[in-house]
Amino acid sequence: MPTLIQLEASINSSDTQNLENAAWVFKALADPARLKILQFLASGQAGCCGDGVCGCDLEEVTGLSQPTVSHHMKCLASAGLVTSEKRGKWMYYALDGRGFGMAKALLENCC
Amino acid sequence: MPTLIQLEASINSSDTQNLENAAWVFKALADPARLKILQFLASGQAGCCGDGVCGCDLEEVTGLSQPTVSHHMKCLASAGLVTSEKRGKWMYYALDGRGFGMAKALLENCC
DNA sequence: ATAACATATTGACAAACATCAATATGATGT
DNA sequence: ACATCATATTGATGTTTGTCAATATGTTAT
Repeated sequence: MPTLIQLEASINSSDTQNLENAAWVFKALADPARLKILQFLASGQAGCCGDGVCGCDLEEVTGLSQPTVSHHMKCLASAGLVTSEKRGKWMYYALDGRGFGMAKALLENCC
Repeated sequence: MPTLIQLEASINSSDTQNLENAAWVFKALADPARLKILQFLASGQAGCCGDGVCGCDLEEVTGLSQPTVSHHMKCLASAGLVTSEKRGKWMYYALDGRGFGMAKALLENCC
């Protein structure tokens, strides 16, 4: 699993290591449940825990178990697609432009 | 495996089936060997078989076996990321804007 | 027809992945 | 301290995936 810093250095390079890093971001995007989560975060709908979207919101959105949601969020965060911040009991999630920027940049280079 | 027509109808929808279709495109992008192939196609470098890039070029570019390259190209074609055309013995590959357009559109909606 | 070559398909296998149940960790309020 | 609640981790399981060897298909040239 690459670090976010490694990911950010990986645009515009066809170095093997960097292609693995870029693939990591697309892998995070390559699951319907995770896409649903991202679209929900993008929708701006309010969650159940006040200001922001927390884990239990995403259990409801996806219909998946709590451990599975937790795993998906780790995956998205490791790809720079979401940020996570703990406030009290809750973990709040939001979109992270870094991962999206990387994915878009690679697509732009190709086509 | 969705058809290309189903894929094209899948932008801007959070319908479960459509998210699976969108995930299909990202899944095709989520492999270093396939990204290397796409970058080579985007580079415009000439292949060994005259005008265009054929399968054996991609064996050389990736260092993978012929069956593995064939499998990867089926994957990319099924996601609308490459076109394939048989001319004589050779199969010529080129970038297909449809898959890239779908991927970009979904990313734009999110971020 | 036959040989040579490019690509496709099949079968097999190890690695990675999505998922959940069970349990652990950590925070809040009584 | 204790109970409660949100999240994280562990362990297990079935599925998917990337890869190659072996073989099949199809095209070109002799």
